[in-house]
Amino acid sequence: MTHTKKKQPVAPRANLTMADLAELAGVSKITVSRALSESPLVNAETRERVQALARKHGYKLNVSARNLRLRRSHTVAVIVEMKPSSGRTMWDPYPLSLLGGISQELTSAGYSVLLTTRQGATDAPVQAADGIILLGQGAHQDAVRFYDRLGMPMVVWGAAEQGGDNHIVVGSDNRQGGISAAERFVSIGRRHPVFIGNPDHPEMAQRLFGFVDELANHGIKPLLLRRAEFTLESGIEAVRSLSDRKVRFDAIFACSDLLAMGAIRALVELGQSVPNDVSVIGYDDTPLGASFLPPLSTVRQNWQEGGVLLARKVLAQIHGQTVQSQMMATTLVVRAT
Amino acid sequence: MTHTKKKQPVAPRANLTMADLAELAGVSKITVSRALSESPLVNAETRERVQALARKHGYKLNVSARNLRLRRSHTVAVIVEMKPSSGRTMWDPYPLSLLGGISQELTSAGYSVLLTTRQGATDAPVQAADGIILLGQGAHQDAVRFYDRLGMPMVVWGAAEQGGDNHIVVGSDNRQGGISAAERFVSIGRRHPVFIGNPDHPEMAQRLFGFVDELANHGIKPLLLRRAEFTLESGIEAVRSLSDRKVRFDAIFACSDLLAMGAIRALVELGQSVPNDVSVIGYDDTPLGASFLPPLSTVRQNWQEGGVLLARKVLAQIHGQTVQSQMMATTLVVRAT
DNA sequence: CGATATCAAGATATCGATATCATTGATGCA
DNA sequence: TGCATCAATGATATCGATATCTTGATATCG
Repeated sequence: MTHTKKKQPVAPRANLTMADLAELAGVSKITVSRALSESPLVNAETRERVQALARKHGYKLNVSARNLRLRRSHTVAVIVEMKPSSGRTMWDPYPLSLLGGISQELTSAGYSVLLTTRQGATDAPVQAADGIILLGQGAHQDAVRFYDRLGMPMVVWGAAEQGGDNHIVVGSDNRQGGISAAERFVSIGRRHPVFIGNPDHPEMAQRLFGFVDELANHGIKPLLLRRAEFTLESGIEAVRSLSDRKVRFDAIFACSDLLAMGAIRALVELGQSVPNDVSVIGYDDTPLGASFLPPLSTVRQNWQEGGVLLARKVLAQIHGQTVQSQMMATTLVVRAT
Repeated sequence: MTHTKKKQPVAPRANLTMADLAELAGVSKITVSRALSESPLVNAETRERVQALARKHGYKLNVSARNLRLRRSHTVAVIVEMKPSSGRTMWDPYPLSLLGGISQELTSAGYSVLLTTRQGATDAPVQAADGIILLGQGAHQDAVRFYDRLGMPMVVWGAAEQGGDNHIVVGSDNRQGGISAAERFVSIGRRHPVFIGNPDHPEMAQRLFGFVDELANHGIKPLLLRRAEFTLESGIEAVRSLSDRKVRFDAIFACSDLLAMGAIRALVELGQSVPNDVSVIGYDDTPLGASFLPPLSTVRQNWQEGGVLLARKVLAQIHGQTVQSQMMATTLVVRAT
């Protein structure tokens, strides 16, 4: 006595193949393939018949087989690489906002998004992709180099660094953001501005440079206040430390909206008026900042658009075109602070 | 004169195969395959030699070929399906928080995450996966049915509905969340509570039911205030409408922290004291609520853990085990409101 | 009418890996 | 010595799709 049919532990659904379909339709595999891919090489009547059969039996294309034959996977790996120092959850909302645009653009181009963090032991999944989008939060040059040597099309989000052999960089124009903030402060007559942020982070460093340079044009030298965290608490604490040190200041440029809101809260506690005594500009234009009281002035980055741009650039690279790094404009949104 | 080598537009890197490696090592393909997969069937010395060669030449496994042969992709499709009504960006942070746990768990199990929205014309990419995780925001029963008939292992995030043939449901215990809020209000002597949220959304409906039922045990009937949006503005507006209608109330259970914060802001504007006149409980325990003034009481859902659970359940299904739907406990976090 | 396009479909090879069965030489044991 | 056992490796078939080259039938043209 023999087992005629083994128990199938994994996927009991018996998928039928093109060969099966071919037999059912009384044609060859290749004709089925052509019919399903709308090739003009098959008779219209045949095509209809095959397609109807495929629908009827719930035929599913075996993507692996097709990928193998075509030598491409129609997949782009999106690697979310955060600064390894912060052992916290890898999922600050920031890089995720880009994901919207990325996913939208890739999907509509017929590509899939393979989401990865670096922690994965193997790079096998990444190598299966046709290209790479690397999202990181500063200080990840080692990651860039690591993936760069895979020799795959790659686009990195961030501050414009050199841009290696295979990869290019897309990011928002942080320097311009810093300049805008400086211009605003100058135009409303502030003379003692403070910068709150973390210059070790390349993107923030750009903001700082823009800020400092523009202010220098007007003979102003801002105070740099380092903060590693971009939370509300960190902002509160930052302003308190300024107050403790009896520092005189009349403007704050913070590297995130949360930081800015924290700062404002601390200022109010200290009896300072915003924006009369101290003017505050945040960064990111989060929805929260807009409905904060008072509504927060901020530098806007368009994440959605950034994601779309990232996607377009990888796709272009995959299609063999030469593409260039690009910085996206930032906008100063002046509200009440 | 003939072209001996065509220009390769896409990927100029000539990947070498196991066959190449075999030739280099003077063994057969199979031996290479075995050596690279640490099979005990090859001599240790041979294994080392092959592996060294692979490293030296930067050999990359062709994942498509392996997937084809092994008839599995080691990939789980994560489908982010939002309520189609809201034409807004599909990327509220909510489902994305789950992504952290999902990605972490799947990656460490050697699986990849294929990220998708439904908008993609084809389901081909999804069908290439070994399983599906469906993240949605209420009112997506049609989506569930759609993917259910693919006959693949599937886990859905949300309120426990029937749970179809192939899929099970994981979510947080919204009903319990509602009960906790009710208990709290009762225990501090509130008699006129209001519920703000959207009962069309299954998860919110559960919260409402729990809330209503528990209050009923104490002879209290809450007021239901429908709000479709979960923003700060919506919360503000909700309280104003209550005030306009001269409704008497002493407690608010809001379906999101933002809603709650908006409500508090409106209450303060109206000269009401929180929590003396009106007690407020939010939902989600966002970091923002914790640092709000006054710090917000809220019902906490553990997203990270939810993601992990989702991932574990699909994997179990993929491995042929029978798994069951599960609701995760919620915690009432009592702060100042 | 014969030669040549044109159209529809099929035969075969191939993508790169792994499962299965077969082979080889060395060793153990009676 | 003879035969079973075992360790290491190889030959071959196979996963399911598509590219390339053919084939056969029909249409077109000078």
